[in-house]
Amino acid sequence: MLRRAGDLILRGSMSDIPQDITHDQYAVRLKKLQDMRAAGADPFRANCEQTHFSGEALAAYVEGQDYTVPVKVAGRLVVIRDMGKSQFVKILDQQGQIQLYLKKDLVGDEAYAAFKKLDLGDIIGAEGTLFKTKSGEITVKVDRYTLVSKALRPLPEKWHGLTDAEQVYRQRYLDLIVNPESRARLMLRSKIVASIRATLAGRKFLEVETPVLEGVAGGAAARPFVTHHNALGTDFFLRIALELRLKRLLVGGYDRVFEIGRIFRNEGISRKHNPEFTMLEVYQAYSDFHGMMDLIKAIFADLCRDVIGSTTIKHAASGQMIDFAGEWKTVRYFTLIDEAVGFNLSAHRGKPDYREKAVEACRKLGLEVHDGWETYEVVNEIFGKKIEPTLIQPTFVTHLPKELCPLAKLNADDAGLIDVFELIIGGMEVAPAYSEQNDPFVQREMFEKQVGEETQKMDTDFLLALEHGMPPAGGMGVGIDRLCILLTGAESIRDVILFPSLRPTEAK
RNA sequence: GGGUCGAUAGCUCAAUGGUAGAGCAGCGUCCUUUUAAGUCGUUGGUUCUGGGUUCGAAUCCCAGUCGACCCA
Repeated sequence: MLRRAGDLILRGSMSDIPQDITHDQYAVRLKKLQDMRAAGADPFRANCEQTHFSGEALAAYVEGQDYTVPVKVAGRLVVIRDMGKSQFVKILDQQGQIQLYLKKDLVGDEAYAAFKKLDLGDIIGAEGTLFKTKSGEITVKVDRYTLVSKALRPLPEKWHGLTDAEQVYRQRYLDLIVNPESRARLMLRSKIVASIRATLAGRKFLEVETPVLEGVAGGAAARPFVTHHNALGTDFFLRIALELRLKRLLVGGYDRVFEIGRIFRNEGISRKHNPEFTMLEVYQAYSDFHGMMDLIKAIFADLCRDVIGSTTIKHAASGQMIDFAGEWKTVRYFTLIDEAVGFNLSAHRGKPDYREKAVEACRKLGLEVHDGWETYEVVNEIFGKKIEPTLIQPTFVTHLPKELCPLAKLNADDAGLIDVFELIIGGMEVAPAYSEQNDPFVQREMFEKQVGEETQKMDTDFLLALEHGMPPAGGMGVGIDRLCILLTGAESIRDVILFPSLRPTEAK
């Protein structure tokens, strides 16, 4: 009797057995596979006919009409209940699970004996007719089945699933097989993205793709990743935002464009940060930030109708219900600041004592102030720590200080403010939007200040584009990952990213 | 980058200095409508890695690897 994978290696029957196999279950499955091959059967077939996904088959059942509806289903064996001369098994496909029923006298002795040799994790195709069991479960009575792909490794435990966080992320395929809540959560992400695309397409936005490899990584304040192009002999930066490319398209006459794209920021990893994440950026010519309010409301209305199936969701962190159908409050940044500090701090803006008052207010609220901070950073600390977390219902915070974004239009009545909003939901920034800056002189000035402060390179080609004339426009960015956290109630960004960034394991 | 916690059978977890265990999975048996199916029997361990303390280490100490959480 063959007991261990090691025995097989010694026999020289299989030269490429992975080195980490020390357990018997691999050896048992490998033996079955070799026996199949010896008998002339292929354990890895090229195709398999499938007429119904599991969910479609369940929906195709006609009450009271057992054994009349034929179906061909396929999927991975995830439950086997062997009762001697008959078996109940379940297979898993994209839509979920469906039960199959096999009887020895129906499939024949030979096929039945072969079925008994199948393992949990094997992928099979089966055809038969639908019926309802005693306990009322719609099931396929199998006439014929085929093994289409042999699994050499066992599945994680069926009841507790896979809980080891590292394995969940590194071997996400196992998580998807055994943890239904992970399957559902990550599929919801696909549906969210599809819904947003549909909403934008319905409003005549063009979806475009712009470069990931950039000579200058602009459009945001973040450290970029650097990579190298061999043939050109030059370094490239991975993009940190989509903005500057998409605005060039506004110049080019694409009046409504969007991109849903991966961007990369060379910063720490946390529950809220993954080094690569997905951003939606939308630009609409002849609109402004007010137009973006209408657009983001429309996006959420469609998400509620098509994906969530409700206009309210429970906010995981606070337990409050977030109501997307209610009024979306609009409030000025400095109105909130004055409320939070308890006096009219904004009246001191532009006056010599502004910094002093801001620092005093910040400390009074128990917040630390760092010496190197500009005054707007001191004030924004109050916003970030004391105001943002309290804004659970959808809230547009408007008219931020101009230093917070160099790419937005300055307010006509107050040049220290910009015509923008930050949409806050569930205490989290979900979408910033601007009336886009299209004055090349002002834009150059803002860039120069920023370059001075952060030793960034200036995107002079973008300024050249602006000098050709960019239509006035509203623009908006939506962090897709954070949106998914909000809508799925996930605790970590890693739970809404199929393959989150982890430290690479050493190559063997 | 700093702090705290964690890593034991394929998976989920026990074992607080004295013989490494259980459930599921696997293997063998019984069972033709099961629902974490049931039944009888049974295999399986580099206790993350490397040092140290000790008569004796999964357990205590040091270093490292990987991960989780908090902070920056």
